[in-house]
Amino acid sequence: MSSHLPTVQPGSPGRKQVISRDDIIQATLHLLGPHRSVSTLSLREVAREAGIAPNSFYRHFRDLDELTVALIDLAGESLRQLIAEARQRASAEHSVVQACTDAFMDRLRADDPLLHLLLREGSVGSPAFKQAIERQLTFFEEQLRLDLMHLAEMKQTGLHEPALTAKAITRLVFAMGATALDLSEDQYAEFSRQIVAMVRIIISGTQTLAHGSGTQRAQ
Amino acid sequence: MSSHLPTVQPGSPGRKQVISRDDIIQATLHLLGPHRSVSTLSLREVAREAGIAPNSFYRHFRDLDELTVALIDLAGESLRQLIAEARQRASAEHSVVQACTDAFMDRLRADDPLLHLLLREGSVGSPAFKQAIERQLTFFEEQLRLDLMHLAEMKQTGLHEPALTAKAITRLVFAMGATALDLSEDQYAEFSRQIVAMVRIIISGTQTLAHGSGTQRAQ
DNA sequence: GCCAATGAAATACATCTGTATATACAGTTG
DNA sequence: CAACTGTATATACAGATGTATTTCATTGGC
Repeated sequence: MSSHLPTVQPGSPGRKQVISRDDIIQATLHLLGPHRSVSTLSLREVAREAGIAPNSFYRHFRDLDELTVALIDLAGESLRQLIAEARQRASAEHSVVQACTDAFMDRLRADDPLLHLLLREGSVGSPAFKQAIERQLTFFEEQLRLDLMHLAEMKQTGLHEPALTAKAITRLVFAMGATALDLSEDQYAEFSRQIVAMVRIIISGTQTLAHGSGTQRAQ
Repeated sequence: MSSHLPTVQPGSPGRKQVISRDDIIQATLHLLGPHRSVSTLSLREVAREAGIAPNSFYRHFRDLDELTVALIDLAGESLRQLIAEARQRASAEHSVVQACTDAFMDRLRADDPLLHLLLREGSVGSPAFKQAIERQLTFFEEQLRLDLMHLAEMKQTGLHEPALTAKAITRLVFAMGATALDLSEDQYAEFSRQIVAMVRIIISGTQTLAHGSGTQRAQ
């Protein structure tokens, strides 16, 4: 495949060579491809890629787990920024849902290892790791909940259980995204359409239910 | 902890000891707890648990991958049967959605390793493994699609994109189920409620959209 | 200009992994 | 009974893994 060369070239043996936490993170990302999951990484392998001795790893992270948690936080941050930008770009012609989905799918196609990490490894790994992912997911849920309430107010529609609706959308999109990682190039468009349609169904449902059982404008 | 004893007691050394494919599967399930994922299993460990020599494993499976695919098929079969029973039990008092969700959550609480496997390991592992899970998921989607169409006909409501709706519900429930595996005992009831509510939102949305997209705006 | 602190490297060890090879036993067939 | 076949075993090997210990080069302070 791409490169079996270490990300960082080794210096002369015994020589000092300062490596930062971030260098290790970069090396790890370089190791994680679309078909390589973080759970199969070994400390030695990461160290090899970063061009340091296995033991030097400990100077920066307590263990692999701490590394992966750092990666998750990075991934969440990065994706949240992406979505924030997309939301701002959304105009009258492109709905927010469409704009965000497009941005999401675009990054998916780009095979960003950070996104892979966030989408597909939510259920395996150490408790700390799973907790880190869960935390990022609730960030998205909370953000989306605010958006939904804002939208509902603007359009004067009701909103049935905003928090639950946000959770449903978030979990569904992430689950769909996880399966989209294995898609071939010409399936992306259809897949993107499906996600948008699903989200629209949920939004439509939450509005309909709000009208039936007493409108809950604010929660 | 539970047991470090092998599932199968070893016979006298050198003696023959006939082991079936299913014995190995059972031993593997015994190994997989709520906090042990299939991707961390080794051939030797499975063999040890099954009480056979490492090499004997090859007589029954080509590699670990073949074992895990067999497990997935088993899990899908088992869950489908569970849901089928729940659906039949559903009466006027208990809706189909409620009945199926209850059955699903009950098995979740029982820590059935097969269910864990199906829910949480969908995105890591070999292509064959992921494909096996995907296959099981589409079984559920297809079944659900038929149910939805049946329901729509009975209640004389429309149905917007039945296949897509079925897919959304399936993926969402599975994703939610995967996170539910780490729940504490007293959170199950609330979680179950959330799942039912989410499914209701989706069904409501699909019906609303079928009625000619009018209800989206406020009236 | 020396000396202690720092960060990395080298070596080493016990353990685990998948698998190759050769061997012993049971059951079937003749 | 003898030969064959299928199944399980024992032994062995090369490599990987996490980490403890020791050594070494560089740097900053005096």
